Amino acid sequence: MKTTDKSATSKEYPAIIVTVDVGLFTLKHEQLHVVVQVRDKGPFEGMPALIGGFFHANEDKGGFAAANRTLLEKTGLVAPYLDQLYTFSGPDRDPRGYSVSIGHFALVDVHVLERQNPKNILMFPVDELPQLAFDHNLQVKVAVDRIRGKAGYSTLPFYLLPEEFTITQLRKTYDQILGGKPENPSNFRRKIGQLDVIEEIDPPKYQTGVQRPAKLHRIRPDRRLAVFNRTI
Amino acid sequence: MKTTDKSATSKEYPAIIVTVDVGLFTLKHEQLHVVVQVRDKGPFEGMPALIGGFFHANEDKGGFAAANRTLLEKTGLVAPYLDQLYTFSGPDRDPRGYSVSIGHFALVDVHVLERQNPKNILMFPVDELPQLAFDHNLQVKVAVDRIRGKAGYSTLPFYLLPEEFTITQLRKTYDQILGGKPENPSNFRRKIGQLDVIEEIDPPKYQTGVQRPAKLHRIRPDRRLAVFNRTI
DNA sequence: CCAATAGTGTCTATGAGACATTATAGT
DNA sequence: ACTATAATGTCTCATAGACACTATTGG
Repeated sequence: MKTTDKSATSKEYPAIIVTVDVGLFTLKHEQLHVVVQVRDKGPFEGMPALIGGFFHANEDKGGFAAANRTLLEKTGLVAPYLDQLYTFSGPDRDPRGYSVSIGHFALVDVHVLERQNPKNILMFPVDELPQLAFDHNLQVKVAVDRIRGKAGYSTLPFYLLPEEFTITQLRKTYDQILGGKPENPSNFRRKIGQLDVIEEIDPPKYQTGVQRPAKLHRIRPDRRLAVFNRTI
Repeated sequence: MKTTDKSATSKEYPAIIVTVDVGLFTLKHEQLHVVVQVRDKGPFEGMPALIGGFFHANEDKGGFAAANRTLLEKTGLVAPYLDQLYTFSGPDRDPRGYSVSIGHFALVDVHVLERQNPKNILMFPVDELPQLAFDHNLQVKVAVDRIRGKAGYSTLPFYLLPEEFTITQLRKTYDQILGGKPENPSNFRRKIGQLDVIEEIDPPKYQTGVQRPAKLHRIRPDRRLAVFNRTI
């Protein structure tokens, strides 16, 4: 019961490094990819790492703000979906000393990413990762599990698509993230309709091709973060 | 791109206080309760708070170890279920300065808690909370949402029960956490059987009363952290 | 025998999966 | 007309919910 020191900056315990990491994910060539940057200095110089940096206690309102700022500074992007993942900590994950990193994950449409075209980024399929700095291979693993797990009962896959999409695109996105047997197109339409999460663009817009034009849809604004009781 | 300082302990950014908090929950009088301790010093002295303390960078192997150590030191308990909840951070949540707290939640059988009978603890129903120190009212809210959400498709409610329990006790525990309409006893038996998570005590044991004796069950060791595809 | 709860069996309505059919563009 | 995919409709089987029924103890 002696743990109520007056100050955390006392010399009783070693100082702790506090950082924030963001695993940025996108869907490219029908595969989930993670965005990394090659480190240009510090520990693990020359090695790819997730997007991350120090907490700025003087300017960040909190962890979410720190993650958004870091992502913006390093890629120029504001991710439509960004959430806290897990906080990783320990004496060995950073050679500079004991560290705590608030891990996040973010999703972005691959077209938005390619239009922004941030400097120095690389993209790897999540199951063909090279060795990453710090504990970032572990962070990717945890993030992918979370994404796969949550995709089945939430609107999370929508954030890997453009704002306007066809139902077929949406179905394929769910299929690619969830793996397993592809969903029957007819049944997918019925289910997504029951869930009441999408609406037709008004006035109607169509995506044409060598087929019957597909009506474009968007997510219903009030259902952007919907979580379902049942699985897709 | 200037965030790759050589040292986190440089004077460029204010130092950050790192703590760990544990919301300890139990089921008492058919209501979910949270355990708090009245603070005997420091900020918010005299106010009830979740179980928490500073990270000990010299001894804790990581956040999970820090949470377990804090819980053990302050209550003498080793919780059968303890998981990371969310990391709360910001300039105002602790009057001592900018702080990051790795929030956890733990579940324990009320009988184990009462047998241990830790000093200085209080228990409140989660919907009749007094004002707590720091952002602990928020932490309880987040934890309760998580518990309610996850209970429906996991074995989480088992950790609020003794090691050996009747199916009726298990059903009532799920009912109490999930709220809503109580589950039909017959249907609950069928579902819990399909999920393959419990087994009869061997040799059979019974809980007697003014009724037909109820067979005692336990969770299957290999299914302790099972997550289901569907809802109970 | 009665009260009380444990535990089993059965009917039905809902809804998911499988699959057939129709619609509408480009070539 | 043909191809390709969008979009709708229908059949069937599995299962969740409702509820009736039987079992076994203490009093």
